[in-house]
Amino acid sequence: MANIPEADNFIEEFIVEDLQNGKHDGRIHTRFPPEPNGYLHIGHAKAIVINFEIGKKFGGRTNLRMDDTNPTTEETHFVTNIENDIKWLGYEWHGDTVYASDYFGELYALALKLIDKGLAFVDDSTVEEIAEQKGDIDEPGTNSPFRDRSIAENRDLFERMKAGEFADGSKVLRAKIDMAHPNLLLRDPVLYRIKHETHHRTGDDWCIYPLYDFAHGQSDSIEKITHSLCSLEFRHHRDLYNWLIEALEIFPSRQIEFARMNVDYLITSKRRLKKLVEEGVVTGWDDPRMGTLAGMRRKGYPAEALRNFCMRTGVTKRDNQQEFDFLEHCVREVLNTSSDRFMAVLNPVKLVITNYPEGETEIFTTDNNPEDPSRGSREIPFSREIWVEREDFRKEPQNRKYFRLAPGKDVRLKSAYIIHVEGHEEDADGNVTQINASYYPESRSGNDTSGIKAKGTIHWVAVGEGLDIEVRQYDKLFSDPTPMDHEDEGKDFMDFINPESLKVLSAKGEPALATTKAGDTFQLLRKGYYTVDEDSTSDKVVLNLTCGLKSSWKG
RNA sequence: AGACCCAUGGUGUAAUUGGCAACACAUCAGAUUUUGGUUCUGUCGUUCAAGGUUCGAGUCCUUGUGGGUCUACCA
Repeated sequence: MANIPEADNFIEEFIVEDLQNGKHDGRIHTRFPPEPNGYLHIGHAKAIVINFEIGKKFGGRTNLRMDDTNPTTEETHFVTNIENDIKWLGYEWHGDTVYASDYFGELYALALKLIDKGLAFVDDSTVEEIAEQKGDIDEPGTNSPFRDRSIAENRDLFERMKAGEFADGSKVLRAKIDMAHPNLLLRDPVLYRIKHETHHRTGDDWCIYPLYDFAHGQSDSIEKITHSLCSLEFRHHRDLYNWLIEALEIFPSRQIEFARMNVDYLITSKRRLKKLVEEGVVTGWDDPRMGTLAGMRRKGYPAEALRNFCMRTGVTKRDNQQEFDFLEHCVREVLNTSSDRFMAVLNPVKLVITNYPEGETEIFTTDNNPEDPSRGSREIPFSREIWVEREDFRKEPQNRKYFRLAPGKDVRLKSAYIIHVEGHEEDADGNVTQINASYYPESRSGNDTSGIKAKGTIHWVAVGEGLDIEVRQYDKLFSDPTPMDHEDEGKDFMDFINPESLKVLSAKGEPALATTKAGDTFQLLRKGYYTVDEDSTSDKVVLNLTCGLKSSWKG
């Protein structure tokens, strides 16, 4: 085997080992097997990245397989969404999307084979009876009274199950293993159930459907998947997975489990995500506050940042809780170099430059991205009256390290002049209604001969030239990093909804913002990274806060 | 309680497989800066416990302790 890459984690160590042993002629084939009954979230992203990156790294392939063995919950429109999310994340699967339901015929044949080997039987027990037979973690189970039916009878019954002769729930096919096995999953697990329901792909062709344990592993084998990577909670299933490989004499895919990724403030439970949508806490599955891929995409997270995040957080078998700061670090890292800058004033207050000629305007030039001169520059209009950020003004500076607007302070207007604050006007309640300042004509940006050094620089937008924009200022959806970990206190995750997770602002943006389109991400100078929302119209630009800027200001 | 899995700074992950515990994020401090951003420098702090093997243990053994998973005709 030439040039086997170096392993970066324990899964890759197994793979390298298999490669060195010449297993499967050096072929590597992984798969991502979502159930098409919901939307993909950050946890799925981790699994996608692991599977596809391993495929890439070892010159292998990765299948996309819909694990659609339950006709009651699965829908076609989820399939499309899943495909789109994976493509957006930047991955291309091998061939067409495949489906566990493609294999229903083969799976049925395998079931017959198991029956013929005397390793499966048709059970007439009810759900409750089967649960009772199961025993307990420290009590061995008991055999079903139907366990000793003859092979011929089992075969006949199973064929008639398929033919639709029996009602839902009246019979199941069970593996015949060991009702005293310490692993409860091997206590004669149910393999097939009767469901007279229409399947999203096979329609009414079938009324019996295999369960996970008799579909997933077998699909792996049919596709000759070499390494079947899944999360830790499937550890116990591996014993059954391997038992079936041996009993069925099928291709021996190797299951390896890794710890799923948890991220502070993000929820990855389908049930809970659904509740947030249904109760109107968020606007939908793609709400930017959701940990879904659709939500994070709408929020403006670059796919590259998500991929980096998933790769850098590593692969182990330990429970882990990733800090939100690290996710945002990955987002900012990509955006800092990739996004252009604009100016917008989120909470505007008027500033009048008293010694600037009335009616006069100037056009200044400013860099689109100081990190990357090749991205060029753009023009911004300047006038006597400008909007500035209300929080950039203090009636009196609170300490010597305050560099922004306050009486007597000199401050640079980004890419324009340095101004000197003369005073302000306020209403009866003490709210500032206007700031007055003078400017230094010789401090013009680019050829500043004033000799004045302003410690602070602020952004601004010319009054009259400013664009009215809507800014959706998103914050964390929860007030607690692990909202579902408080059951011992009698609280559930809904008790930790952050009431301030969204503030809608009416802001003033520079004219060039009109040229942006839905999905564009850029930095609003000094404020953060923002992405144009799909709700934007030609009349009104709508921006989502993607991620704030870091700040070392302690005021 | 039984089986299985896991345990390294605040968080996450490394450690040439028994040889000076490191990297990233976070923290704090400083430098640079026409973004209090970026960049740069420095700072803080780590092997769950007790025994054992060994010249030498994060790594191997034993016993604890702590955490997780499993008793769906869901996946």
